[in-house]
Amino acid sequence: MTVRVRIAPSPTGNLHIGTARTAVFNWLFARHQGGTFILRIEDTDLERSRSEYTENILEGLKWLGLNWDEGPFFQTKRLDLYRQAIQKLLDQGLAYRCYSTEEELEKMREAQVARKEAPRYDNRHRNLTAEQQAAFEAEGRRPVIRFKIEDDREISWNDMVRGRITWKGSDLGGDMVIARRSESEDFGQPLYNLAVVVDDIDMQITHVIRGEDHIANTAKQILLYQALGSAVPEFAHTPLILNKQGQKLSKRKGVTSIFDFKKLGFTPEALGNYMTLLGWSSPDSTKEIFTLEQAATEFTFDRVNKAGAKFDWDKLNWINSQYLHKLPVSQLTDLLIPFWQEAGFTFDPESDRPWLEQITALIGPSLIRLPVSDRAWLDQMLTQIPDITAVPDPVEMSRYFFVSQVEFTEEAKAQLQQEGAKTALEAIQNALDNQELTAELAQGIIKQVTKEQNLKKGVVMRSLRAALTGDVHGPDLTESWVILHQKKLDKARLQEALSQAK
RNA sequence: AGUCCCGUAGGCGAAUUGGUAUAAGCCGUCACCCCCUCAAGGUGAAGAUGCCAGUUCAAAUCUGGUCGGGACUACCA
Repeated sequence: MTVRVRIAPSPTGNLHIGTARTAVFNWLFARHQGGTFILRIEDTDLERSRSEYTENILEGLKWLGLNWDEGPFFQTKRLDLYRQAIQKLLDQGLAYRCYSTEEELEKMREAQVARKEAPRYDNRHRNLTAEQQAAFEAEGRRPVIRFKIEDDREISWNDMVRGRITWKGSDLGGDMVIARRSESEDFGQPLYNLAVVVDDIDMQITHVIRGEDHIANTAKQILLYQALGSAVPEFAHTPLILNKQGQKLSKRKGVTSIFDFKKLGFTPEALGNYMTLLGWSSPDSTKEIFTLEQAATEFTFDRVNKAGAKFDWDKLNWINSQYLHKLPVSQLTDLLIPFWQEAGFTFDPESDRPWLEQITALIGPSLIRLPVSDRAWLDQMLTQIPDITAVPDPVEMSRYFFVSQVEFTEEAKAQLQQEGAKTALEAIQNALDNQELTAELAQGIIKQVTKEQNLKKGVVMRSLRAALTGDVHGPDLTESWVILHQKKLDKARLQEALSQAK
């Protein structure tokens, strides 16, 4: 039997990191098994579903490289299917009409909680007579459809990550609503548990892989599979991604939307890698950097951890840096060019290409994340979620190559006032001719100036750095100088610095 | 309140399924090296089986209890 799995997000928000991780596990399992990965949009909640969220989810999955084989299917286009299933359950006496109002149910729950009981529906309308029903209808009440759950039923399945899980019918909260109320029709929109089961049956899903938060739903759904006369699929309940406090990652707090990770400068490869690592380990557990394709070759559920995993920004940063460091210079340059353009730097992507690649080669090995376009947004994120941490921004790191004139930081100004700074810069200026500058030549000049002027090498280097870059920190100085020299920027900067130096 | 799930260093996680004297590896932290600087990189250090019983020649691994954490208990998904 071919493996068929699905990811079934609901378009009530942007693609969430938790949903994405579930998608990753489904995708990995499908690819490992040579199976089919299906995308289904669960949009039966008309009030909260929005088409822009659907768009966001689709784009997010694509960005992560989680290509699907079938779909997207939309539940709102499959309403007939659910209607038939609900009617069938009604006809078989496995479901019934419940006329309780929301206020009545609310009151009932309050009373239960006050009595320190677990809140549950008390099945009060399970055995309504025709007269009682007629009376409620006459009042103008419209029913929901409830599926009967016998208290003494025992539900049990062999979970692919957790082993045997057993549930009692009495702990499922009473007979469950499977269809909403409708003013105009016999019954309204189907509810999650019903629609999921009908779809999973119809789409011949063999393995249901989803978050641990669905365990209780699984018990209810198994009952529905049986009521509808279908085989029950395999289930795998994956551990949740937790926040720093150890709670389920909320959709409302913090960075959880996939495109926020993109905006923060993470690559899809790094994010996919990290999400895989959150709960799964390779048979060679020392291997932590891998593509989704590589992970798929060895992905099995017996290597999925049971305990929830806290999201660790530091580790994600590190993984992202590994990807950026390994990226060939030419590819990294491709990634950086749009950001340089966006920053307003003037250059010709074509003719300046070799020059740009030198800059990339210089800063590439120390990058953690790609640049962030929206600085204000970043600053806001950094204050909201301190764990994200500020990392060196590639655009800022390379700014001094692109601007015609650098602005001196306070530290750089101070350096130019240092004893020997002026002497060093003058000597360097005199040593510069119009020839091409190589790293060797640059080092030679520095060495020569150090010796002839009887200065410390540190003074010469620091002063030169301040003069050329306007800062006292930054990438390798001789390389920077060489690159600046190619654009003839070094002489003017030395001149400008000398006017400020003591 | 009930039910279910989970518990290996600060975080992620491995341990050939009960068996090797020091319980892997990675992130983070700290130190050192490199170095004009900041990163990156290299080397090294500190740090853990929640607790209590039991079974056994032997327990991170099995059992019971206990403590702690989480999820769920919708006319949301």
